[in-house]
Parts: sequence; C-alpha cells; structure tokens
Amino acid sequence: MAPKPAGAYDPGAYPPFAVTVDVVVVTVVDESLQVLLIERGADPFGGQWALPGGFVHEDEALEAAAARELAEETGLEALPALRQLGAFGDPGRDPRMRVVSVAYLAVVPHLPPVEAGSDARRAELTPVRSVVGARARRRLAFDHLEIVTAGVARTRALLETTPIATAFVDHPFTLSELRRVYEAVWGRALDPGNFRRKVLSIPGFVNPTGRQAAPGPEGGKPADLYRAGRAIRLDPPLHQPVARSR
Amino acid sequence: MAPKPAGAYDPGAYPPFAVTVDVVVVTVVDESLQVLLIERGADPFGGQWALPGGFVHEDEALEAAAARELAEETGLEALPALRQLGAFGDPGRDPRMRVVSVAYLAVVPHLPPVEAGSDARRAELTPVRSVVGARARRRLAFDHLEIVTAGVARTRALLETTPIATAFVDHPFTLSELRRVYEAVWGRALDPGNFRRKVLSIPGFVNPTGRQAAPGPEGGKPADLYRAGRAIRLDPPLHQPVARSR
DNA sequence: GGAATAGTGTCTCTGAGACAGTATAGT
DNA sequence: ACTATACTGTCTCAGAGACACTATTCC
Repeated sequence: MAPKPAGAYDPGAYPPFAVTVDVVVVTVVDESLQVLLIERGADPFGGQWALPGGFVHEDEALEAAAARELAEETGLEALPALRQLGAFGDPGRDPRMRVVSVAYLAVVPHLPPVEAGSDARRAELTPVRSVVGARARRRLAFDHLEIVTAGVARTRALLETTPIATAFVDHPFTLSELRRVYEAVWGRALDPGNFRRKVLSIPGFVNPTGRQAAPGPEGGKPADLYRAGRAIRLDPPLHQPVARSR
Repeated sequence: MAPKPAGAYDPGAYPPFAVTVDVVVVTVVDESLQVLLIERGADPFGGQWALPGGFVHEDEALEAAAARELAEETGLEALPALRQLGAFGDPGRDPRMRVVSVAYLAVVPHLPPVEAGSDARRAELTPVRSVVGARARRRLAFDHLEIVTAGVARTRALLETTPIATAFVDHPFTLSELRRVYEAVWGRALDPGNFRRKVLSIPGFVNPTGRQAAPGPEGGKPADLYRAGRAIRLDPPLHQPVARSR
C-alpha cells in the first residue's frame, strides 16, 4: 500500500488506472446453470457477449458500483448479497487502456424478465455449458470467460457450504425441487431418500411449513413444503456424493 | 467492464484510481503462525505497522507487482506462488486519494533474515495473535487488519485442501514436524497415530526418503524422514478433527 | 390396476477418533 | 530402569450410499 515516503501527496507519483466492476449473475433454469450476459453495443468487442459491468465512480464503494451497474444494464435490483470473486487486471485485457476490474458474484432464483439498458443491446440468460467448457460455442469479450469460470467454481463451492441452493428455488419449495438444483449443478442424479435425510439433518438449512404442494401432471404423492432456514453456513456441509465402488 | 458506448476512447470518461498491491506473508515459527509486517517510514500512518506493498506500475501484471514490492521492501525473492486474496477499495481507506489495493498471500517456510528496504523502516515477523483477535495489541495501518484476517482465513483453508503445510517445514521433515504445523494453526493437539495414518493415506502428499532423523535432546525413537509429494490438492482433504462426544 | 413421485426403514461398508501396545532412542 | 518419542494395531461409532418398502396421487 505504502506510497512514496514523501509526506506530501504527489499526483504524478503513480500511474492512473481505470477501475471497473463486472457481475456474474447465476441462476438455475430448466435444470441447468445459467449466467446473465449482455450483448455489447459499442467497440471494442461491439456485438460480442460480455458480463454486465462498468466504471466505478469516485467515492463509490466497489460493491455499490457492482449493484448500480447491474441495475443500469439489466434492470435487476434488490439482489441478494454480492460476493467478490477477485481482481482481474492483466495489462492488455482492455485494448484501450489499463483497466483493473473487480468481479462480483450474485446468486439469484429465476429472474424477473431482464431488460437491456444503457450500453447493452440485449441482455439474456445463457446456459453456462454454452460459454465455458469443451463444447462452448459463444466467445466472450475481454477476459470474461476467465471471470465466468471463477464465478461458476465459486457457485459450486457455495452450494456445498452455504444454503444458497434455496435462493435458486421459489418459496416455499419441495425437497425434490431443491434436489434438482444440486442435480443440475453436479450433473448427476441423487438418491431422493438419502438427499432428504441429509438435508433435514443439517440444522437451520430448511424449515417445514406444514403445508403440501399439489402433485405434478404425472401424479405422485403430494410433497411437503419447506422454507429456507436461518443457517448461514451448512454444518455439516453437503458434499457431492461419491459413488461407492462395488 | 463496458465503457461508454462511444467508439472513441475518451480519457475524461472515467475517474482515475491508484492501484496498489499488498502482500500477506505467513510462516510458522516457534509453533505459532506469524505474518511479515513493515514499519512505515512516512505519513500517513508513519511509524505504524503495515503490510509490504506499493503502487502497480503501468504495463505490470498485478502479481508481478506484488512480487516486486515484496522484494524491494523486505529483500524476499523467489517466493512460492502468490495467491490473490481479493480487492480492497473502500473510499477513504487511504486518507490521501482513492486507492484500490489487490492483496496477495504467500506461504513460506521459515524466512531468510528479512531486511527493511525502500520505504520500510523495519521489517519483522509478528505472531498473528498479536495483530488479530481479542488480545491483539498492535494496530495496523489502513485496512490492513482486514487484509491480514482474510489471509489467515485463506491459509487455514489451504492447509486442509492443499499440501502447503509442507512449505512450512524444512526438507526433509518428520511427520511430527508436519503435525506441529497443523497443531500450531488449529491450536489443538492431534493424536500422532491418527495423524500419521491420515497423512500417509492421502496420495501424493508426502514421500518417504528411507532415511531417519536423529532423536531430539529428550530422546525417543528416531523418526522417518519424508519429502513433499507431487499432489496439488489433498484428496481426500485433511480436515480439522472434531472431538467425539462421549 | 399401473405409473409416478414422496417419504421411511434398514443394511453394509468405510473412515475417524480413542487408545492400548510395541519399538527405539537418551539418561 | 525410566522416560520420551515414533510407530502399529484394534475397537467402536457415526455417516454415507444402496436399495427395498410403504404412501398417495393421477391416469
């Protein structure tokens, strides 16, 4: 942190940087993990897809800037807590100038319809699979692929140690709905009985409402409805099951 | 990320920031976790203790800046990988101007004697206990207490999921020496037999050398010597034991 | 009744922690 | 012999996963 030892502040003593924020908004739709992207209206990378974000104002906290930019570009407000993913500041990541971007993660249930605003031509949810991984078909602007990758990794970790999975479903919810969130992110089917037992054994994860949901169109026994509990962390954590060798 | 949609680059369109890096260097000495601090030579916070760090140069990667500042202020070079802890950029964290600092963590074995350089009046290892927690007696400059806290938390997490504990001991080492690292960080005694069995069951954590160490001044059976293995992650992880209710 | 989903019960295997027992050094 | 440390073996318990079974709905 320490600037030059000279007591007085010399504005020429340090190179000026631009500081921006980018936000990775993830949700689960149609049993797949999705990320919110905007189509850039201007160069550089005009017409390409990118994360919502923008410049931090003077005297504005980083997290506040992330919330503001997200609202401006996508109309999303009153989001749950933003979690910082880290700083991305390689020289050359923006072709115009030296920029350090601080990335944030927001985990939300199915979104209200997003509306493109300010610099964004369009804003839409995109399956993570189509952006990251071997079968990706959509290239992202800047180093936003790296940022999305970090966001997805953090989301997976948060699912195991915090109750954010409840943020992906409507309230109240059935344990089957909650289970499908984990199945979507882990990409494997879970045993309904074992999942139920494990979830109910974690204090403060979910609370019963005493009510029941209507069965789906295919019939089946009505499921009990739950709400998110008060826990901040899952203790013990809900780790991804490992198939037994046998 | 997206700047204003105007195609041309307008240098007046964004507020200029200073960007700095700070480094949390942690090690284990005398069975306690310690952090490297420098005494600031100049205002603000002249005479107070702070983390080594400084301004990022133009066209310099963030991590490279962290390594350079560390070398300049403490003489430390050729450190193991620096891990990013995150960005700290509250308005007002530096009384002179708007500064965003990107913090890094370095985990090292006992250090070569550190020598204060450039702006640092002194540089020395300080027990984490005397800086963070209820019985802290040393106040840090800026928001460096917050950064140190993040670094210590990350260190604890890394101990459980990566082989960095081997970076805290000399090579080759005995399993008792390795065990004392965990005991120092977790603040509790571990069962030597169970620790041994657990460590040896994690593939790639440690490799036997076939040699033995001389017993200590108190006697005892000579211990086998080991070296760090090739594993990048501990799988399964080495979690802090939970005492059995009984 | 048949199919589908929700929920319960139970078996087995694994891993962790507690702790006793053995081995080898110094004094 | 005594002590201190290193190492090995064993017991028990809790949790996880597999899976069978019951319950309740729609068709």
